[in-house]
Amino acid sequence: MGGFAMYLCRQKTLKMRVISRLGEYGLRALMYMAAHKSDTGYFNIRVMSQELDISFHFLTKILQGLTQRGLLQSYRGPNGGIGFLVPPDQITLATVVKALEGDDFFQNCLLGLPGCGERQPCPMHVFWTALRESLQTEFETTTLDDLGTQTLERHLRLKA
Amino acid sequence: MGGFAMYLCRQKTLKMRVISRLGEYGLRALMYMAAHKSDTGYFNIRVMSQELDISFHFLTKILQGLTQRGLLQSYRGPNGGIGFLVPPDQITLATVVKALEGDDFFQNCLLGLPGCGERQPCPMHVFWTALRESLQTEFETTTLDDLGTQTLERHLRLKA
DNA sequence: TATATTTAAGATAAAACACTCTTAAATATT
DNA sequence: AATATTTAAGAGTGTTTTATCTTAAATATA
Ligand code: FES
Ligand code: FES
Repeated sequence: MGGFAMYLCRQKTLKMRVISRLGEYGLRALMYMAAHKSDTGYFNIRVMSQELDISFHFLTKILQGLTQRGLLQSYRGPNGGIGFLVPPDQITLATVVKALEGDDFFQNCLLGLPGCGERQPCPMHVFWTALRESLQTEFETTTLDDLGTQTLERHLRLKA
Repeated sequence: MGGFAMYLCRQKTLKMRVISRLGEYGLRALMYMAAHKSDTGYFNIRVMSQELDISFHFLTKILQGLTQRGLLQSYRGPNGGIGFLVPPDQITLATVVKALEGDDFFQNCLLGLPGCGERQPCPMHVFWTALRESLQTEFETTTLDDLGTQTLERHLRLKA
């Protein structure tokens, strides 16, 4: 495991979990798939689970979910696997995250109060919604394909 | 329960949980205390738990933690309660959140990968750290006392 | 057809998180 | 001193999240 896949190994504990494991694993797997082109168009889930150090069955379930939502397609049997149904340059991070975490992902109050934006806003509302919209915009304008190249550009810019 | 306390009732489900229940309840309780001055300097936890619709024992435990960390002081017995040890205009949101969620609260990778900022950054790193720093800066420069007035100002600005 | 491979689906288990309960300690009031 | 009130502390319970296990279905190969 090297190069782009280096981004994709596991940790034990974490704080400020903006994205759940579902979202993390799903995103990492899709990033992996977008970065590693496949001859057949299909990726073996077990291999991926080993490369990414994610539980095979758990990853299977997550990808299964993305298949059911029409982002991926699967093929059973030898040399089967999972592949993009929608091409990765047309899948935004927002689409992935909403598919895995729920459509209301970008609508929550920082303090966990109900009806953010509908009822009277909490004291953090103005600040939080601005930040949240930045996050949402970035997620909506970044595709899976973008990630590798964007990162490369940023690295260059950082080192310059 | 009205006015400022209106911000402070409970919901059932939530997504994108930036702050855990611990942090949410702790922040809401401290916001309540900062907004409602007390004659004795102490607030009854049971009353607070009812006003905020938070489990009494759970809230007790959370405030207990903040007492142990030197932010609050408690007084047992009749007319006892919990009060600020550090005045609320000197307690930043960052202090509260770090006390409740851990000191590494503002240091986590968006994708949950280990060693954000130490190892080679993940594809979201540059974008995420910028956003995360905004959040951190806001939390570090906003005190509990600020919240009420800031909110008021913002409401006025919004309606103007 | 028989066998191996691979994902699908559902049940089960473990871990983390969010409470809840009980008892103890401190304080005030009587 | 006795009693009521209030927080402290720790054990216990329930729920959600995360992970695992088992069996089924689909496909390829021999
Ligand atoms: S109501 Fe809290 S962030 Fe919108
Ligand atoms: S390494 Fe992922 S956000 Fe820093």
